[in-house]
Amino acid sequence: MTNSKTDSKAPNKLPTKEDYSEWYHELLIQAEIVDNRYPVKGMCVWFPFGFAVRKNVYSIIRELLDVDHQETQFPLLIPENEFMKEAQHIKGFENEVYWVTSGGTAPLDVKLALRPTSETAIYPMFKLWIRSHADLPLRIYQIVNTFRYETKHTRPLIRLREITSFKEAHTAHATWEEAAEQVEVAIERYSEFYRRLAIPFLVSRRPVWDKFPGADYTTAIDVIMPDGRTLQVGTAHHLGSTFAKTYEITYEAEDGEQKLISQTCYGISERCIAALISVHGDDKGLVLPWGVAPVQVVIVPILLGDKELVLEVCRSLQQKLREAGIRVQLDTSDERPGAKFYKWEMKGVPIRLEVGPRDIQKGVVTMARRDGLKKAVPTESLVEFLFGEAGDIQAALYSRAEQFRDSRVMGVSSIEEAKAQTEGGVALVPWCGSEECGHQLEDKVDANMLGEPQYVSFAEAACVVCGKVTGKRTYMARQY
RNA sequence: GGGGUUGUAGGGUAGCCUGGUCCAUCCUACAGCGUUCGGGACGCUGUGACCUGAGUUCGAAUCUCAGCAACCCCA
Repeated sequence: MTNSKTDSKAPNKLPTKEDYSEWYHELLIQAEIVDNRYPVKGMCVWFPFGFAVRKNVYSIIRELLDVDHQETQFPLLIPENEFMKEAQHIKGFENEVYWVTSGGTAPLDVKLALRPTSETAIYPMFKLWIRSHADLPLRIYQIVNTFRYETKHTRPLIRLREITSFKEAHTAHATWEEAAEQVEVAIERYSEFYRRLAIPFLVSRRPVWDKFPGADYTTAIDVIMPDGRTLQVGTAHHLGSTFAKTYEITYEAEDGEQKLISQTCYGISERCIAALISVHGDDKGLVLPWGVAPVQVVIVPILLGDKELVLEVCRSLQQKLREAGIRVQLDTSDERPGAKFYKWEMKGVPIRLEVGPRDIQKGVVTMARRDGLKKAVPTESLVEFLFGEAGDIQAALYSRAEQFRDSRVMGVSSIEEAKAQTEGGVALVPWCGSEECGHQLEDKVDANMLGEPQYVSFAEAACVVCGKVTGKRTYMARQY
């Protein structure tokens, strides 16, 4: 049992998660998340199963935002003149923009950009929509595809030329302070979102040289991947009045004066799915939280003895669970039970039920959790039992992931230590906050600065570059 | 941004160095039939591939160049 690929007993064996990169690519295919074989660089196809995961994950975002945001949709194409208005913003994106330059055989008078993000599509409309203080605050979001001509190496779900699932929210406020509060709200919603996915994360304020082009500041959420590198999976930007000035978005205040609005925007992309898969998955395949699993329970009939009876019991069980609102699948395919076990483990199904003659005789079903626990459960109380297990599974997933994250973040007090720590994790580094020291840090440690941790405070320590005493820290890591 | 490796059935591979023996090997997958079924079943029969383009040559999966694509490493 050395080489997985040629072992006929294990046709679908994954590489070990230790070899994270290989494991990840192979898992995407075998668990049918996305198919990277589409013949355009950086563009993937969602398998129906992967799309079902995506749908469940994004319904959580919708649920969290719909409280006080309105979902909307703006066009994919942005005219060059609007796109080019905001100089800082353009500078951040100009090398990554796809342009539509002709319609049929005729060249276009005004080139059209494929949105790399939608500020320049949305804000000209905000100018029309916002007239008075009564129109504020305005909070909208859309879930759309965006295009970036990435020159770096593309990776499925992580670095794409077509981001298929960009959830971007845009808000407008009367004052800078209100917008700042909105950034906090955004981070809180995103935090809740990742808690629901049982994914622990880090929140930090990005250094000024790494903020969103055109923003006053950027707060970001990062997840530590299995190899210790971090993945940015959410950002919230305070845009101040930069775009308001450029697009002349003003409102009439109560005193009759025309004032510039303050804005925020915040986004999450399918990178959240990459994090979900990478954080929880194991050597057997996907491990999905109950809430987002397309199949929450799979029933595997053990066809021995009176086969019709077994199937009959399975069908009525399926019906019962379905009525209880559980996403259940009865696997009647012509494979042996063992093969089905492996298959559904690969797909991350949280709970498997085995029903055979022995179980039927005893009035039980055999329950096996994706995380290993296996026991017989009386059929009578099955539904309540399953909901109880669902909660346990969620808690177990989170605590395991939390342990991993905590084991990969460590405080350091020198550049050498930071360098060693960022080989396989995140370093928490004393940093005076100056830009000069920051750049030196990144150079010398050979890793990126994520920024200042939020919502925590630290003891005084010496900046590892200049030695100045400071209460500030920055996370450093190698980033995806 | 720089460097490297690689493209042969749905997936993984042999063949490539040294051109002809290749209407291309093996495993897996898939389809049909039968026997099976408490942790990856078996038999029989069948399906399916040399990335694209140009070049060298009597002859290209094999050599050369370009394109497209994928992966890895470094900044």
